[in-house]
Amino acid sequence: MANRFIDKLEAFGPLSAQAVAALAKATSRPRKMPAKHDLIREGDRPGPVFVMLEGWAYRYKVLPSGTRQVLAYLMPGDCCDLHIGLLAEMDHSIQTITPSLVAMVGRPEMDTLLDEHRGIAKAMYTAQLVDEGIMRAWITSMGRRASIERVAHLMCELYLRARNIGLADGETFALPLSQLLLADSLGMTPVHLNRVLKELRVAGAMTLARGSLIIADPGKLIQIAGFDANYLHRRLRQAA
Amino acid sequence: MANRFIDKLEAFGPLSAQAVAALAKATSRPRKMPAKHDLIREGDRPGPVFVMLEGWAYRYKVLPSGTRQVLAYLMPGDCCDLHIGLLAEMDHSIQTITPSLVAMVGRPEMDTLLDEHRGIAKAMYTAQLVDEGIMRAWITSMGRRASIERVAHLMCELYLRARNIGLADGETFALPLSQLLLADSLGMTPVHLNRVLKELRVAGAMTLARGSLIIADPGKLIQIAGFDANYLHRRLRQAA
DNA sequence: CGGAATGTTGAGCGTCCTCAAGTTGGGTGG
DNA sequence: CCACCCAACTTGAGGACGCTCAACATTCCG
Repeated sequence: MANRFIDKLEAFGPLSAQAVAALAKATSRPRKMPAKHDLIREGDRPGPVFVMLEGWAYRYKVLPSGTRQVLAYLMPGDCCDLHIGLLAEMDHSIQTITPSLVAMVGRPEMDTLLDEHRGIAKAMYTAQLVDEGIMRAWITSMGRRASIERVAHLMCELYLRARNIGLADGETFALPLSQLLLADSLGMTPVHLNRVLKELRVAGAMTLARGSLIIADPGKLIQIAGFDANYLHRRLRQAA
Repeated sequence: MANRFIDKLEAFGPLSAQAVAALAKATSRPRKMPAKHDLIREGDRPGPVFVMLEGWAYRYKVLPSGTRQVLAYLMPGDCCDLHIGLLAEMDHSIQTITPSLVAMVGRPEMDTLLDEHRGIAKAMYTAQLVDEGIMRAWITSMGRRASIERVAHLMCELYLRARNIGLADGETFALPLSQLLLADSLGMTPVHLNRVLKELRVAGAMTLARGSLIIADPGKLIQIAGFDANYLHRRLRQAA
C-alpha cells in the first residue's frame, strides 16, 4: 500500500490511516515514463501535480543561447509544486532522467487531500519548504563557492537525500547523473567538471563512475564542501 | 484600510470585503524597524510570518569564510514563507535594507486567514510560486549568464517588480541597494560589479547612482539581459 | 565637520572557458 | 556473440573573464 511518496511524507510527521489510504488512492495509477522524457515544458499550461514514485527527474530551463541550467533534482518520493495549477504557464521544464513511475494528481484531488487531512497538508508544506531551502543552498553555491566546493556540496546533498529515502546505506549509492547534467547543474562546463571530479578522486574524497558515487572519505568531502546539513531540515519542529 | 500587502494580494485575485478586513486586522500593528536590522537569523526558531508593509529587506546566508550570498529581495507588500513555522530552525537570515514597517502575523492567525478565506490562500500560494520562480531565475542567472547579463537581468526584474507595486512609473525608480549588496546577490566582487555598471552606463543602457536606477534604453537592457518576464507570472490563470 | 561607508580605478593573476582530439563504455542489430 | 555506433568521458593547450590587492575619491550621516 505504501509507496515512496507516502514514506517521504510520513518522515515529516505522522499520518492517519485514512490519510495514507487517501494518498495511496491518489497515486494508485502511475504511468511508466521512459528516460529523458519531458513531463512538462516551459510555457505549458500546468496540469496535474507530478509525483515521482520511482526514478529520477530534474527541473531545468533552456536559455535562448541553447545552454541549459538544471534547477533541481526530483528523487523517488519527490513531487512538484502543490499549487502549480494556480499559474498560467510553467516557467521551467521537468524531464525524467531514468525510466520512471510517475503518478499524476489532479488539482481538485490535490485540494481535497490538503483540505481533508491536516497531516498531509503539513507534510507537503514542509516538503516544499525543504525544497526551497535546497534552492537557496544552490544559489549560495553558485554565487559563493569555487567549483570544487560546489561539486562536493552537491554530492553531499544528493547523498544525504538518497540516504534519507533509503537509496543509500553505505558510502556507495547509485547516482544516475551524467557529467553533462551535473555540469549544467553547477554552472560549469563538462570539461571542467571532469577535471574537478578527477581532483576529488585523486584527493581520495570520492569517486563517481558508472552511475555510482563512492564516498571514499566523508569527512574530507564535507570539509571541502563546507557542508552543513541544516538546510535539509531533518530535525523538524516538535508538536504543532 | 488597505496596505501594500493587501494591494499585492488583490493583484493576484479578487478578495472579499471580509478577507480584506481580516488581512487589515492581521497587519494592523506593524513595527518600525531601522535599516540593517536582522528580523531573524539563520539557526533561529521561526516565529511569526514577516510582512513588509514599507521598506526593503533581503534574505541572505553567510558562509564560514565570511562571504555573504543574497538569496532574495523583499519589497513592500512581500512576505516570507507562510508555513515557515513548520521548520525547527531558519536556514537563512532576513535583514532590513531601509527603515521599514514590518507586520508580524502569528502562526495561528495565519492559519486562520488561510483556512477561512479561500481567496487569501490562493493569492498567497500564488505569491509563493512567483517567489520560487524568481529563485529559479536567479539560479539560472548565476549558472549560465555572464556578469553583465546577470546585472542587466536583475535590474529588469527589480524594475518590473517595483512597477507592479507602483514604486516606479517612468524609467526611473528608487533602488536602495548598495553595490556591495548587489555584488553579493550576483556572485560577483564589488569591484567587478562596479566595472560592469560602468559598462552598462557607457553603453547607454542604464545608470545606477545615488539610490536611483535610470533605465536609459529599456530595449537595450532587455536585450543584454536576455530577459523574459514570464517567470514573474503577471498573467495568471483565469477562473479557478 | 569629521569619520565611516560606499564607490572608483589600476595592475597583475588565477580559475574556468573554449576548442580540439581522442578514448571508453553501453546498447543494438546483424 | 561480435561488430559497430553513439553517447559519455578524458586530456591537452591557450585564452578570457572575473578575482585580488591596493590606493584613492566621494557621499552620507551623525
